[in-house]
Amino acid sequence: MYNFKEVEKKWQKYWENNNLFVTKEDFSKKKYYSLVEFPYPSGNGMHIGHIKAYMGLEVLSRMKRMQGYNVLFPIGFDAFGLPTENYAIKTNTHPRKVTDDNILKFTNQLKSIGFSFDFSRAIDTTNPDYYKFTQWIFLKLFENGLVFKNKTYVNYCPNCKVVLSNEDSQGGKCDICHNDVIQKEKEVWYLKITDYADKLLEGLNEVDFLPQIKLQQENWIGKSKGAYVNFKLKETDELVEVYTTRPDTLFGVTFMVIAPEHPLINSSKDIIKNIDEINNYKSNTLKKTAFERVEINKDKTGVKIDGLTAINPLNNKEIPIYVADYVMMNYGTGAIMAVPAHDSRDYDFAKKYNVEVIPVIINGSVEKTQLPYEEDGIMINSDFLNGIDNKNESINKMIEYLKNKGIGKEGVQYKLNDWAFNRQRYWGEPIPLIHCPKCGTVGVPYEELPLKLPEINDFEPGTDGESPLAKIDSFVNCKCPICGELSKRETDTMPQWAGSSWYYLRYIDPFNNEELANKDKLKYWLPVDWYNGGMEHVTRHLIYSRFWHRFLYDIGYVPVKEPFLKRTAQGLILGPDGEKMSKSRGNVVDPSDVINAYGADVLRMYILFMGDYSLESPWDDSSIKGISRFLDRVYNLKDRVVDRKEYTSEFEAIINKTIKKVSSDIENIKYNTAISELMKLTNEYYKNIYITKSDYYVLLKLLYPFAPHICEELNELINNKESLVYSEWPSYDESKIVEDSYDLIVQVNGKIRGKIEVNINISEEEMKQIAFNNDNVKKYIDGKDIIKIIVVKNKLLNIVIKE
RNA sequence: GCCCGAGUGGCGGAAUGGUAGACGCACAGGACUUAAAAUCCUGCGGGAGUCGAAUCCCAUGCCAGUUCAAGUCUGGCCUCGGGCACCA
Repeated sequence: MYNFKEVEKKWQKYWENNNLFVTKEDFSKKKYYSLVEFPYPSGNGMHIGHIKAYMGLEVLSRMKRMQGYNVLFPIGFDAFGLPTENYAIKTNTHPRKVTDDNILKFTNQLKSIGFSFDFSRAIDTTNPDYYKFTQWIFLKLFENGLVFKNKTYVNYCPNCKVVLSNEDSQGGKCDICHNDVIQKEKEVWYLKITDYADKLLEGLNEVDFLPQIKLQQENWIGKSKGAYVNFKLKETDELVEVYTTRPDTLFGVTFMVIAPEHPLINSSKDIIKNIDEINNYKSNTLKKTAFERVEINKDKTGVKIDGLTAINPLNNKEIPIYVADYVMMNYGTGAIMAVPAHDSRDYDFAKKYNVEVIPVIINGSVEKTQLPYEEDGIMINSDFLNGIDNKNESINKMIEYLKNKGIGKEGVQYKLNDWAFNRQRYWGEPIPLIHCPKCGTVGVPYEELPLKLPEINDFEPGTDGESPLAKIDSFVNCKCPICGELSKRETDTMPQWAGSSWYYLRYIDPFNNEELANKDKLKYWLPVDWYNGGMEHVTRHLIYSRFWHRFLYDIGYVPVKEPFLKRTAQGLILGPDGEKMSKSRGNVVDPSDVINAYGADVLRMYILFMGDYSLESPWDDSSIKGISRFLDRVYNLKDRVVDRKEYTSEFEAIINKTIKKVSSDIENIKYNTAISELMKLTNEYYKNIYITKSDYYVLLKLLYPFAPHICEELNELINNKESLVYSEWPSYDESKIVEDSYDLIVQVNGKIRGKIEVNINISEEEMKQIAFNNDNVKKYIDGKDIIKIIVVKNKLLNIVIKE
């Protein structure tokens, strides 16, 4: 029994007073950069999930320091954002104060768990010294043509009164308040992330991300190959371009569909006879939430355009044009060629509106197959493609044909959309742009950065989605930096994801006032060796930060293409009821309760012991006792220590084995089995009345990354002068791991019929002899024909008999 | 609908194609104790067998298959969790 409260406080103070986790610039040493996703400092304090997210690399970092690496393991705060602002409005407190309070709370909590972060480098994205460079990067993007403004239909949350990016409105719900998102026509700043779609895709080949992370990014970018095809109109000279991934089905096109927002409607409004009906349909569509519109099970709706007819460029057949909301303006060209025989959506629509269906691919016989069928088969009804049974061949042939005739070309499309980059709120980085009546939109001069948020008292957004900054005349009115004309500042702020898109660069040189980070330092520390975070950020933060990084690489400010060499994700900790933790369910576990009852070491270890780090698993209050008991057992072992330098001989094998297994388990995200190995070693030690100091010391070192407080304490108790922080990680001797005997498994036809302890050195012949002499084995093989004998060295022998 | 991940004792979970259930929890028995807690030791998938054992059968969501050997590989289902979602 030991007083964990005192002991933990004592060592936390010791580490801090001696600056043991402050990373030093020593470029001669090999570096290791471990990064965890910095938290949003919410008023609720730390969630148990944060601790799991950080513990993985906490253990790794502590081990790496002992292995002689110069380790950078920083932490910071992603502090701009709506929850803070909403709380500030509600309680009439300045968001600066709310943020500072929350950061302090988080910092204390992190320290109470014993994390070995370098707090001296802590970043706060809302600090002007920091967002100076967030704005700097924005200006670089602007200079390089990657920032543009567009009046378009955007995701808009009426509750939060802000425009949302696609990433922030997944599932048609606002990511902040979870209310329905609507489509609103608005002027919006975009970052041209789509220019980087291919680079982001190719970059994935250079990095070691968990497969599901790579996959989710690939799917989010959503590259598809196909063709653009121009359709003439019968009534006007206008061309309508469609995008298709299956140009080979062009002979099966029986109608065309355009999105309600398609410009053709307006440009041909004088010829369209039922223009009122169509405009009516359009406005009904825009009223719908994104979610209503894409609800898959609902009936397809649409209106036939009376007065416009498209012509299939392959056979000059006239086909009707419909407006329907199942076609989206923001993908492809906003117009499709409909092939109802081979696309289920087109098929549903054709059935409802009685449009002709022409099959062009058959698989087996037409009669037997139910329309629509999308599988591969043989081309029919398709002129020069007839008889081809290979999808790629028919597609290539068609594209060739389209190119030759000048009616189409091959092309690619991405699901990725440009990043809607402005928010109409106070608590964010001001966008450093100025609108000059003469010069247009110009950047704030670099020397004027940071463009600071004005001090105001009224944080409420305007009624029609207008930023609170728009109300501050002293902020808005300025002179054009080029011509001196009276101008107005942009009043929108950046989205929350801006600050987090480059924070890992700032950790490398957090106090540099001249540049985002010194080039030599960047060269030494980059790339991040291992980055751990949540799966929920894979399609947002991880995409955004890779984009910014790749841009900075392209303009020569960072030395490597990809910022993160390796990326992993922890699984969720579920509530004791096996459900996701949530306040409404009342199944939330408060980390400070656990620390008070059992101590930080127990909390740290239990979180890692629960199960596979990458998978979710439920919290179980009674299982914590196992860890608590284990640490008590380790503590009580101190009374059995005798002052001898070498390992106890009967422990040599298991000690070497444990060193090997724990080291590799930590590298392979297998913390749960690493801990079980340490338990096994401890159980083994209990079989002796005495253990040597070396036996004990090696256990303390291996356990230290998981439970550093108790290990430091015990290390001191056995009279070691040096703290464990930079002590040498134990090495193992492979030859000592091999034991001199093992249980030979004897199988007959794959079933175990004998276990015989044998010497490690026996030959194959001896193995066989021993197996055949075993009484139980004899029962099964006597009088039987032996077909063959499989021998696995040092393990088993399988006798295959004819039954 | 598509794409991932998971399904193993009472529970959390272990198992480079080679002894299924490591380690921990819970439970049971024993030691210590006036007693309890704590601690230490032992047992612990189901069934048959037996004084005890040896030993045997069944068992990793279901059904097939590959293999000398399958929790692990292949194909087809079922259930749960997650992601995307009318992406042309």
